[in-house]
Amino acid sequence: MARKQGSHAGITGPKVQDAALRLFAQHGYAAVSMRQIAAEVGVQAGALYNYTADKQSLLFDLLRGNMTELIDALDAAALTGTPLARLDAFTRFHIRFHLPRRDTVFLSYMELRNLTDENFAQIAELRRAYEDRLEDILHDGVASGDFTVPDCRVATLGLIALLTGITNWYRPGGRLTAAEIEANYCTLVCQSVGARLA
Amino acid sequence: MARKQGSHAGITGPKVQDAALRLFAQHGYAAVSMRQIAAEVGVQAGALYNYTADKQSLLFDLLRGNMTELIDALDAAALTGTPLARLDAFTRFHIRFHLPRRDTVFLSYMELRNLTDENFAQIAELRRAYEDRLEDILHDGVASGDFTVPDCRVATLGLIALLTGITNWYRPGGRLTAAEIEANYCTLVCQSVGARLA
DNA sequence: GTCTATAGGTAGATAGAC
DNA sequence: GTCTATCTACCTATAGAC
Repeated sequence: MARKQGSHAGITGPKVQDAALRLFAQHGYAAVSMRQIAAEVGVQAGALYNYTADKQSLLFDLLRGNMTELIDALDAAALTGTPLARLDAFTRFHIRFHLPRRDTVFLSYMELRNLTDENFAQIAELRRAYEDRLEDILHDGVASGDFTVPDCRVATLGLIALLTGITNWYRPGGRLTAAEIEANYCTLVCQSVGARLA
Repeated sequence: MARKQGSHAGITGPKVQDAALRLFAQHGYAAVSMRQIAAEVGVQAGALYNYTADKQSLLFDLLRGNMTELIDALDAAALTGTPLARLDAFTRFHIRFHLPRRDTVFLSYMELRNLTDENFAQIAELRRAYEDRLEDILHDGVASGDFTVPDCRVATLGLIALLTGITNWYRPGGRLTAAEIEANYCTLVCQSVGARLA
């Protein structure tokens, strides 16, 4: 079946998202022009507006997509067992989700400033929902006497910062494999909440 | 002694730095124009170039000043005692230094991308020097049997991310005082390296 | 759906008067 | 040291041809 001349729907769209993600992560949202994104995709700047209302939507859609994907994947993992087992599983989940998505993670933590107030509020709500999953694990561990944590909210924010920081220095092919890094961080995390290691 | 008309050397200079810091931290380096900085200072854009060679130097000087100040302050603190005592002191030092400088810290971690290659290399070297101070403490603790850490380098990067993350959510007048936060993080940090708490 | 062209505005940086 | 004025370049977004 013949396709309309010049029609690339379903191809150009994702390429625009990919190019925007890569360029925003590398240079920062404000430093990247629509012309640069268009050049990366291989079209002229005006053509981008067939796929996004404006530059802001491009950023917002990337961040929202990342957060909903993250939360859906965590809920699908359905962590069960003792608080320590769930904490260990959360740690491994977080690392496995984030390591292959370093560009997106970087964006999600660095470019919140460049969202409009309304868009920021939506992303913040999603982040809070994710954090709450971890905080629940910590609360349960404290209640059961498995964990020693002075303040679960502080520990939650601290642990997420600890884990997400990996994306700032991890490089594929570096000194440690992803599995080694994962094991290292599991030890750090479980020890940090005062859990006895198995 | 009469001052030259319109001369404000020693006043405008620091004001330019302050305004650049505040605006860069709030909106991001790339999103802030020299005209905005000038307006914040209360001069016209052209006058800024009496105090900085260009916009890049403005950013670089802020970051370099922060890093050298940080390292000098740490060395002046001259942490001594057992590895656990030194780790506790490092944690408190890091938090006390960073909490009142949230704008600068934010810049130092977010705007490295916007440095030229040469300027980036200089800042990276200073950061490495700071990290090494913590890594030495961890090495000593492992050697003495006080700490259980699988990989000191990983733990160093992790702990710095953990501690620096405070600046992302701390607000003066929030639920916890700075002293409470400090105590919370000391517990987390010391437990994370497998140290027995005093 | 993509192109060219362009509107309307702002950017960093400089020149020369005072 | 600061001002006004300006240069050159780039920006986002839109209009209309194909």
